Amino acid sequence: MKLTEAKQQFISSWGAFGTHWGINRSMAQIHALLLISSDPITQEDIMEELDISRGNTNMNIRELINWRLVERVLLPGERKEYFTAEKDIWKVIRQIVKERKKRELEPMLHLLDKLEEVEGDRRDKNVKTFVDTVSSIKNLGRKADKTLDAMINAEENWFLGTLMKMLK
Amino acid sequence: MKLTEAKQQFISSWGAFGTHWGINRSMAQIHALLLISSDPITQEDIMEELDISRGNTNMNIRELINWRLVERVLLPGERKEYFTAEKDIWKVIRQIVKERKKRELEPMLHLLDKLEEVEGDRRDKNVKTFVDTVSSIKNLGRKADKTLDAMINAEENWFLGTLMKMLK
DNA sequence: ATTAACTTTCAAAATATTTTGAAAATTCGG
DNA sequence: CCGAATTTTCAAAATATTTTGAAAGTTAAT
Repeated sequence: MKLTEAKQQFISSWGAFGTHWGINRSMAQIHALLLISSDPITQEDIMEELDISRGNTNMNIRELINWRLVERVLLPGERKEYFTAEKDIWKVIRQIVKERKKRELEPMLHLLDKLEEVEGDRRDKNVKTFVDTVSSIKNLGRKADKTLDAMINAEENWFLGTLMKMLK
Repeated sequence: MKLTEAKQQFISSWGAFGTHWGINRSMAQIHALLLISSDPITQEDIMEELDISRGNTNMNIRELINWRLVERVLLPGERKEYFTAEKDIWKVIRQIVKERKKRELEPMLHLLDKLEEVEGDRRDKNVKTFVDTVSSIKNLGRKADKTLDAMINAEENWFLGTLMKMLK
């Protein structure tokens, strides 16, 4: 397979992959393109390569910057902005985990705390099932939260190495 | 907070949560409702409680059954089908992980295997960046795959217990 | 075999999300 | 400050996804 075709396949399936995880296609594709670009590229380059509009490109680049997966780069003597993506995949994953944890897991845990305190007699089967379900989700969520914290602060080799040994 | 309100909040935020992870709202809400229902309920019950149509309810119940998160239950002497959800959250998570791994991670790893074999001189910066990126994603993906395999086969206490100890 | 209860299907409608592109805003060299 | 280059905004359009509901299909009791 030629590089051009391989790149296209990578971008296209990274895009499809993203859509299964609540990330829009353009954003995932822009990220994919930046991941496999050896040097910083401009918004124009992205628009052309992916055949998407200026507005779309701009909006999703900014979103990727919000997620701290992409950085603006100013090249000396150039007026245009260039963009580059973090290439260390472990860092990329940690960053995504960190953001999603903050945006989704933590608010969910707070909500579950509140819901657990529902009024009513726990001998009532309906109350009991509700509280039991909420509690068990919360407990698992708490453990996941701690594990993810450890992961966010860990080096890949330490974290995955220890994990792999433990699982042997 | 009253049980009724608490249930509604749970269902609604479980639905919103799902949409961030590529799961449609009705499916997530039906799952939430079943999780907090002490006894099996019918399609009619679900339609009424969530105020969604017959077709939508039916389609999403079947999808939940495909994911093995929900089971049909036949009550003796009853014509109607009843539905119930697995309540053990660790089992639920394992099942979701198992399915998504099969549907998404494994195909991605196969694709990356192919893409890694791209033609071209690795001294070419573009080829090098591409192959390096693809390889590092693949390697991390492989480790994740193994970890998830272990998780799928593990008991909650063993898996999370060991993990928590390791992370101390 | 009939029929009423129940389940499934799926084309069309509704809704939600993404994308476009032209206009406005900003930036920077001269 | 001017004006060209560049970036950002956002309402409207396009697209994608979800939902509806009526009709078709299935089931099981009699």
